Amino acid sequence: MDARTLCLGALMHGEASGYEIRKLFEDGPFSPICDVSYGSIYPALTRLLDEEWVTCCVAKQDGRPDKKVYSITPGGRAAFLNGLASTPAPDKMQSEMLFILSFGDHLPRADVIKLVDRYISNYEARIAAIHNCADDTVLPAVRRFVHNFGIAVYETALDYLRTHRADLTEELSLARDPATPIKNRPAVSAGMQ
Amino acid sequence: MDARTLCLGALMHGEASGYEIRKLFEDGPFSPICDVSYGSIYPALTRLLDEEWVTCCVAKQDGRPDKKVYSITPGGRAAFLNGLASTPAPDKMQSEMLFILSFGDHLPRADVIKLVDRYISNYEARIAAIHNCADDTVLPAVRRFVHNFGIAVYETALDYLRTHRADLTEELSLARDPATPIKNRPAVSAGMQ
DNA sequence: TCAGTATATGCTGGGTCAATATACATTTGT
DNA sequence: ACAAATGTATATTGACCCAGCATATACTGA
Repeated sequence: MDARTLCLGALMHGEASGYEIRKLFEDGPFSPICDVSYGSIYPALTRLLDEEWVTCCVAKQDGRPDKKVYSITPGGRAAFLNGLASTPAPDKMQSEMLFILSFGDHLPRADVIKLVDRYISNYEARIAAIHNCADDTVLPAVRRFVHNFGIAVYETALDYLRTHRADLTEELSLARDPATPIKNRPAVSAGMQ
Repeated sequence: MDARTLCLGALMHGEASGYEIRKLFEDGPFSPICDVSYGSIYPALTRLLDEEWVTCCVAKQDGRPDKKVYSITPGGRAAFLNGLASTPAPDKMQSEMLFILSFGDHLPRADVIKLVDRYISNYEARIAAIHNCADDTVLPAVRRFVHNFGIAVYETALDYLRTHRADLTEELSLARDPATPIKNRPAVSAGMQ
């Protein structure tokens, strides 16, 4: 999903600065289903300005850098909704945790357990955040649909982890513990995580 | 997750060509949890060759381009497992479908329904594929854990969609149908989907 | 004084996607 | 039955996009 589209989507809910758009994707209603970074939001907004799909007015603030508040134009709305008509890509899920876990039989047992535990608290936090960002205002049907989809999926994940953590630790304790990794081995370079 | 790491992970299961590695992420056991494209696999393999974490031998084939079969070296294994020790990023889920759906009250009703239906068959296919790629050989505990995690999550998603499709269509039919989009509006440029 | 919040920008490395090339295998059209 | 089109297996590359980080400023609270 293109950064420009995502920005337009955010602006459909009202005017916002680049910073605020980021927050919408970080904590807001979009957070469970997509993400964009500053590095693409700001260039996207500039391009949208050129295309006249957004307007911008600078709000002077004392001390802090000027806040540039963007609003979507009627043309922008039309283009956005028109763009949504194209067939979307299927959902994609990326899980470094599971990737690592799938090599768990080559890793020290303790590490695997720790990883699962980190994984669990990770999901707990995520779910709390989703619940937390629930509007007090009544959401339109579609928004509720999306919101609850997220909750259902994330809670299943958490449930699964909690339920099967025991299985995993038990089965691992039956297997041979792989040697603790030797220190000062040639490590994978910093960029490689 | 770095392309080099992903390639090493694939090669942990045995030697493979770039093409075959891609297939592992497209259909294979990794498919529910991560992805890499050709455009990053091939450069990654070349770099891994430099670093001597993989070796390559060219398998001549009649007619077709040579197949370069890569194998992981002991150094590569060590580096890979060592790299896994770093704390992984939290899971990320990307759903263009849900993003679009969340603007459903601005879209023609028929489009929304069609979208949900496409979404459903999408998940059906995905789940079938996951089940399909189940090895007949007995998986180690960790691999089963990951495999079943994927199934649990994907099936919850599908269930949710099936169960709430009706709610959605019902509620939408009560609301005003937004005007059918006017043809030849300025469309969002090709790159924008 | 140190950390956190609010705000914007630019760079770099790495990533996706689509085009390109080759050659066999299979299906479809007439 | 033969030609044409599509599909599979394989590798490469270039254009554009994006995430992540560093950087800059200045307030607020600990």
